[in-house]
Amino acid sequence: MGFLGSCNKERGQGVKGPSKDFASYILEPLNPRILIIMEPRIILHLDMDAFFISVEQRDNPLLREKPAAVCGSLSRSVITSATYEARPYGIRAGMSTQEAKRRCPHLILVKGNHSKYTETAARIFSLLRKFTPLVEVASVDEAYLDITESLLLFQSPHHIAQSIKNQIRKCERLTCSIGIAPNKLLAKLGSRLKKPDGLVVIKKEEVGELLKDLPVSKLNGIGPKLGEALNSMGIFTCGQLGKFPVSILSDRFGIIGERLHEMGLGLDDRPVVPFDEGEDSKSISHSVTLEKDTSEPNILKTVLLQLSEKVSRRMRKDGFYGKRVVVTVRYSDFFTFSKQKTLSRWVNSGDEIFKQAFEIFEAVSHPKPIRLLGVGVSQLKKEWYQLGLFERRDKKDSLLKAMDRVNERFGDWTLTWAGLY
DNA sequence: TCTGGGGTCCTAGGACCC
DNA sequence: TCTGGGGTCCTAGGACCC
Repeated sequence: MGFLGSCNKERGQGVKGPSKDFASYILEPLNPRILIIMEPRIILHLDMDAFFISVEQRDNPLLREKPAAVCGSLSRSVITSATYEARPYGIRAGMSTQEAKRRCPHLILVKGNHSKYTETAARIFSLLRKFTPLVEVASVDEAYLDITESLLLFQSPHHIAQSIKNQIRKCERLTCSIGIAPNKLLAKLGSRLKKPDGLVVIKKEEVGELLKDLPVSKLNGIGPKLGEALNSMGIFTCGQLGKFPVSILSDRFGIIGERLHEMGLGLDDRPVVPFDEGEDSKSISHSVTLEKDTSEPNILKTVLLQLSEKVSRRMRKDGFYGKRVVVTVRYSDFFTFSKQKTLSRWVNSGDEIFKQAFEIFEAVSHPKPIRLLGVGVSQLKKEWYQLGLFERRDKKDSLLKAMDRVNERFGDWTLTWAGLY
């Protein structure tokens, strides 16, 4: 979840979850920020070190102490995680596997096994809940913990962090880096400062000195474009950003101008939102880069069908219906666009999603061979949501669930909709 | 030799309704 | 005959994150 992206929504809703005690209900309508100001928090950010490849190294001794990396597929793919031994060669996440091989010919590539990483992550996250119920899962390999209240039970923030590290090392044979600070922005920054196996505590009184010469691009939420824009205004460090007039930042960046200013000062009032209080997904999508660029209609149609099936299966598994179908197309020259369509009814079956996706796809004439196709559904509602008064879905739903069971057991595409093969 | 896949949020313009 | 402004939904595209 991006910092800039999420701040508005969360601030707009005031203090969520963890801080919703009696007092907050009374104070919230007056000013949602009052509580935040009253509350010196201690936030811990945990980031697994080179997570995917570390899991692979743990399970395969042949990979240990060697330059190795996890990638999506062995051809046309990118590195998703590289060992610290591979990094001196300049190998980083996001780099194409071919470029990585060029830089380090003896690099060992491992095809990623996502379910293994999710299962490992789930065990780690449940371990974290022993320290506080306020655990926010930020991605598959990182989490925020609000340990403010936990200090009544544990000696110090440092002590909590060390216990977490010890337990993860003992139970999972993996290392992580931890940052502890008064807010999420700084905790996240801290966890990055001494990777791997780091532990950094940032005290309130140290923030100014730390940020003074820190490049703005080091902050979570300032990517290449924003960084460049800030640099062009003569703002290179967080210290400069914090001192820069807010009015100019707001004129230039609109709604995020004020947030940028706060980030420069190391301020951040986003709450830690525990998993079970988090919001539902807003979209579900799948995309695939084809083995070879192609304009062959039958291949493209089949891929769209498979992607639609995959999306619909996830939707049913998570209990969603959706109203908007999105198709993404990337041509051989990397030009990428998406087209969407909002439906008048809720859907979650592969054939319905495919029908819409194919219509969207066919409405455009494609001038170049296609490299990537994606299908997504957004405007999601949970299954129990009103589906329309007179819709009779029972029969179709049970058929779909039966198909899902078969596919789960025997592998993808054992059962799918007829008509294309 | 190129450049994955899954998400979130924001903006801007147009349609439509009141 | 000439005319405003607010609200909401839809679509496309961009930035950012891991």
